Amino acid sequence: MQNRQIADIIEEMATLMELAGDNPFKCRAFHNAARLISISTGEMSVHAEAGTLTTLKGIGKGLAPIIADLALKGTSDELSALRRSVHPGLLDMLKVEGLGPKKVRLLYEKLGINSLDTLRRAAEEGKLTGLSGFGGKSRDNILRNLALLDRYRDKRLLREAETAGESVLAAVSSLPGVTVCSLAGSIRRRMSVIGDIDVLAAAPEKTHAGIIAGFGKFQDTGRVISSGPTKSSVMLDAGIRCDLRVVTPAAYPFALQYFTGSKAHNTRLRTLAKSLGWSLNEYGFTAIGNGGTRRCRTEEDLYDALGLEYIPPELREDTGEIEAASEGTLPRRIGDGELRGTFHCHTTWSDGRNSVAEMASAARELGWEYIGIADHSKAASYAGGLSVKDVTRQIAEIEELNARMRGFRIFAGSEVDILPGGSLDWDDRTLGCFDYVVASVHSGFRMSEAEATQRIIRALKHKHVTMLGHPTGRLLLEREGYPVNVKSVIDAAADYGKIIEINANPRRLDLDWSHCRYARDRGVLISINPDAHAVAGLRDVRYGVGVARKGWLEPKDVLNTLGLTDVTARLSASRARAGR
DNA sequence: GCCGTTTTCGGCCCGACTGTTTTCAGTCG
Repeated sequence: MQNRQIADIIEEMATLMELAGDNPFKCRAFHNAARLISISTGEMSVHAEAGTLTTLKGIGKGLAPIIADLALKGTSDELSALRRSVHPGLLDMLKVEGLGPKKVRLLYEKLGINSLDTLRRAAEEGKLTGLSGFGGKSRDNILRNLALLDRYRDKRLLREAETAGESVLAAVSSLPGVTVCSLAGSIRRRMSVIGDIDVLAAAPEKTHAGIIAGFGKFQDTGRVISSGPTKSSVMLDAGIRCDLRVVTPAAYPFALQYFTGSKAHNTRLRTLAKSLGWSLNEYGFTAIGNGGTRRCRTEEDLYDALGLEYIPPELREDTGEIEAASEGTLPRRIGDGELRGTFHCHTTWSDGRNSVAEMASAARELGWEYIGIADHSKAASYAGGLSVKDVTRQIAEIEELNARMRGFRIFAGSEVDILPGGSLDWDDRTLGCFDYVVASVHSGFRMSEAEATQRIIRALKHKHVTMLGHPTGRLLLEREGYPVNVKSVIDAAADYGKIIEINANPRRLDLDWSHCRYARDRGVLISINPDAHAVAGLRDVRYGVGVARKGWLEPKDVLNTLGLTDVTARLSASRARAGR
């Protein structure tokens, strides 16, 4: 069993234990282990076979045999026992906002409620009232949140959440008293999908009530979920939840750090603070013992006070950033303007909406030195894949455009389909015509993991392939992608000296940030590609830069931080190796 | 269940908000 599945099961066990009323610290240990496994770069099965599971921090003698069973046998007696002892419908009930394990358990034990349907019926029939802890408001909330669950179940893509968040931010910044405000939470950490929008504002205390009231009256606000003196949650008309928190200007850096998270990062930070004699919360440092305080003007000051280098928001996932910050070995962050060009763009030759010339011109306006055009190959008929004749004509067009430009170059590439067996959709002669080749899977998704992985590895081995496009084929919040073993693919790319793209389209973000470090450690070069189908899509590279930063990549790990001269040399060298 | 330079017991991050059990437990982030 793979890490992702193991992590899901350990997480399920933690939740089941909560529902069973187990020791909360034991439950937390399981939650922590699930998170640890999900972000681990080493396969649990390898650790299990080597007997080294307990060398992983957070896994001890209790969890190790369970993980080993899951990794090697795919089952676990403890899991089976838990599943038998807790009604499976209770897991669904936890999704209702306001219901946690204690209340779900009470509903089950006292009223036999074990599903969303029976919960809805019981609430409608007034059967909840009288149960300890449940009054009239609880009933109304449960009914409303059950309805919300149906309507707003899905998370949102980063781009969509960020757009909505920025519009709220602009409105908040105009409220009387607000001195500074920011998006926080998972948007600021550049997560791929977003559950809710966190907005933080600093303002003098006497203006807080007015700000909270104003927030509830915004044009985009659909419904106020909860509202107190300093905190308010609303459901935006766009169907995404938005939380506003208002603090005093003195508390702002602490609150910004706190509400950016992640939860795991913050927990570690507080533990570190405690070891230094400070209690840390969203308002400041308090000296343990004498109650003294310590001011910070910025987040940088806060990290400095803990003896840490400033940790950028994208890295705050408790994946080693705190240790690196204390040793001064955090990765050098890729700057916003550090890309000098990009690859994998489409034009009207296949399914793009702009011509080669228009795409090139837009790239120049972004200050880039080059753009790589990679339209679809012939098998991608649904996407207007080119014929061999089209290829010749398109390359001629690109050469003509290049002849007219100074200080900018269009690279003639192709996004060639990786066919089901792993062969490529162009013959070698055609492949040899391009400056570079992106190989991608676009069809035949119903494969086993072994088949999908071998298919891609075989394509990577092909001498004419320069880079791999969208490695897993996932569409965030839409489809899973093919079941590829990403680590094996990265290993193959390392062996064959091939590049892997971070597809920066906000629906893809594929390679995922969690795999970037492994690629970097294996020496695999990454290309941040927008997969742009129109000029506006070129700007999507910023989402790819977010993925790269979040994945600990540095400028030297990314192909398109190279200037035109270096990139040309690099592509020429790989062409020469392929005998082109 | 995990951890440990105070290491095999005792602690494990911390606060806001809600609703209801009129002083606080549960939930959420």
